[in-house]
Amino acid sequence: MLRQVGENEGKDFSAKGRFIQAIAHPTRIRILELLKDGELCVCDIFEELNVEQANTSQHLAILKKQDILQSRKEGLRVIYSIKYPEIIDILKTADNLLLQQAKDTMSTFNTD
Amino acid sequence: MLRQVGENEGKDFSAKGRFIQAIAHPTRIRILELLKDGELCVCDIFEELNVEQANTSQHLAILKKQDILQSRKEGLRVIYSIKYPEIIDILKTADNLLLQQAKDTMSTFNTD
DNA sequence: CTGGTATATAATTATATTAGAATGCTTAGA
DNA sequence: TCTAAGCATTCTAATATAATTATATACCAG
Repeated sequence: MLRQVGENEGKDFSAKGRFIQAIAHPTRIRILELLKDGELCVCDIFEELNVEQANTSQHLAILKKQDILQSRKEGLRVIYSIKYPEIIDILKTADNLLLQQAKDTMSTFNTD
Repeated sequence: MLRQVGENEGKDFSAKGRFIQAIAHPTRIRILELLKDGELCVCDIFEELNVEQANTSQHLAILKKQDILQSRKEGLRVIYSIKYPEIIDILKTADNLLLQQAKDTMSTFNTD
């Protein structure tokens, strides 16, 4: 309690905070990686991920709320796709960084 | 309970999941943005951020554990710096994406 | 060794996020 | 209209993460 909110501090969660938070979950990352190759319906996504349909919907909703995904209906199905492809760049950069980290760890025999 | 861990599913949190999780907090994002201009000691960081020293240390520890930051001692001080500058690219890409989102929202008068 | 400063860690409590179950909504077709 | 399919939403219990407070460690000066 008694949280001091200085004038230099953005309320609580910055837009960027919320945005990154939105992708900071393994299931959601996997969803994004599935969708990077094109659009998919919920039925395909949750079967591919092997998680409950309801849970998949929840994660999709989080991503959509952050305007990362878009959706359209096609009969009974709801088809999701990536709205801003830059999100894939972020994941790709993360991959590269992790790869580099792994290499560095190898080469220095740093067993932490 | 009874969580099925299929063979196609990485245990729990993937490396990427843990990595993104590590930066998915407003305070940690602000730390990274402070450090993008150069190294700083803990004392400078927590005063700049206006959060408790202990809390700052905790966030720094999370970032260091993910090998995103590095530190060295200089007398009593501990100086932190960014180890993999690509992390800044990620934040920059996020910024661009958010900016684009904002523009799109403007131009469509989408008041959600 | 003593005291003081900078940082880290631990313990506690508060808060947020998650998965799953149950249910609701919408659409298509009989 | 009735039923089933596909998806979304709500609620709840479990779990995870966060901030606070208190304490510990490391280092330096005297």
